[in-house]
Amino acid sequence: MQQLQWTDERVELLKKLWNDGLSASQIAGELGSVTRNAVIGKVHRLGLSGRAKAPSSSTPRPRKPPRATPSAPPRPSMPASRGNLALKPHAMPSSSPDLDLAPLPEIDNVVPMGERCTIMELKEYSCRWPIGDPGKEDFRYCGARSNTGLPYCAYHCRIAYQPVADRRRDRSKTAVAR
DNA sequence: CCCTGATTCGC
DNA sequence: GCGAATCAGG
Repeated sequence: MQQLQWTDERVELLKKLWNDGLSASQIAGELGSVTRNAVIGKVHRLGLSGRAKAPSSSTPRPRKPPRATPSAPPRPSMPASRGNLALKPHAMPSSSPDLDLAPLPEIDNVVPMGERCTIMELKEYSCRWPIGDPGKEDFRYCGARSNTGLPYCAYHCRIAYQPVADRRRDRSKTAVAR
C-alpha cells in the first residue's frame, strides 16, 4: 500500500474541481482518502487559492499561540470520521412529507458495493441514483450500468418511475394484508 | 451548530 | 511537502 501521494492525476483532478467551484470538503470526498484540510493545504501550496476572498476578512492572524503540547496528546490516533466509505443504507430522495408511500423493500435499497461511484467516475451509462447525502464526503451514485439510455439502472428506474398510485396500492396491500 | 477557506507549524 | 489544528467568518 502506498503512502498516498499527490499524484499528477490527483493534482489535476484537484485543480479541476477547485476551479469548478467545489468546496474543499467536496473535493476531498471525490478524491477520497484525504481530508478537506489536506485539500486546502494542497490548494495553497499550488498557489491556486484566492478564489473569492472577502477583503474584510483578510485577517492578519496574530501568529501562533503556543499550540497544545504534543508531548502527551490524548489523541485517539485517528481523526475518526473518514477512511471507511462503505456501507451506508440507501438514503432515498425525500418525497413530500405528506405523501404516505409504501416503503420500498429493504433488499431494493442495497446497491452493489463495487458499483458505487463518485460524480467524477460517472460514465454516460452510469446510474445516477444518489446514495447518501449530497454534500457529505461519502456521497456516491449508484453507478450501476444502465443500457436503457435512462439515467438510472434497471432497478432504480423501477423506483424512479413507479407511479405514486402504485406505491400507495402496494402499501395498502401489505398493511391491510389481514 | 453546521459549514467555508486561511493560516501556522510539527512532522 | 504534507496536513492536523486552529482560526475567522457565513
